[in-house]
Amino acid sequence: MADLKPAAPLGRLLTKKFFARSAHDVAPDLIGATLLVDGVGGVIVEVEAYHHTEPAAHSFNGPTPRNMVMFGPPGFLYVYRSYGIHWCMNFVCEKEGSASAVLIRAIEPTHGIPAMRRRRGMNDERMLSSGPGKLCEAMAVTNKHNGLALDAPPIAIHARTRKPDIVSGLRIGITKAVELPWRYGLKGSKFMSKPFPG
DNA sequence: CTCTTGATCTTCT
DNA sequence: GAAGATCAAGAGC
Repeated sequence: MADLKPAAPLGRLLTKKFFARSAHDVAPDLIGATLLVDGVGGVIVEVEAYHHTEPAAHSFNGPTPRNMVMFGPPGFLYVYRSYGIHWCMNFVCEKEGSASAVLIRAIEPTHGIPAMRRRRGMNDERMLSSGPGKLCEAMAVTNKHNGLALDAPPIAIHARTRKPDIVSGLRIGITKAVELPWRYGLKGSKFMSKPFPG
């Protein structure tokens, strides 16, 4: 069980400008990018887009203490508590007030795998960060990170160096607006929370 | 493999 | 009081 593996080539650091457009454009462009928190993380392989005009979004009913960051400017991190026990992370997109974001659902571990194993209490690489709650635990992301800039320490997001094959489909685990195909994944990745149909 | 359930925070009704 | 952008463990097939 080697902890070393070839890391993906890292492109330039993404800045807030990258997120200042529709979440439906940002989401597929994030597939293949490398997300690091305090140097620990990996390649983004699964995301979902949310927008305040559709009822599955946390921002649908207007600002609350929890979702306030979503209503702010793009390029910041929105972290929320899920089912009382997990943390989930989003990248705020578009523009101030549009309350749109991209939920990070899964990454392929490439950096700091021993730390992720320790935090998760598991050895199987496929189980370290193949889900929104799992990846936050693996990267030690909590409400303390809510509102942090995406282009400043401890967060670093490196652009992909090549455009990968991307698949899209229905979002997972929601009960409203289930028909919207706003989930994006890296084709063939074994590190997603669930495979895409087909 | 699938199905069920408990954990227990934030928001809405 | 109930539901939800979840996860892991256990039962059953």
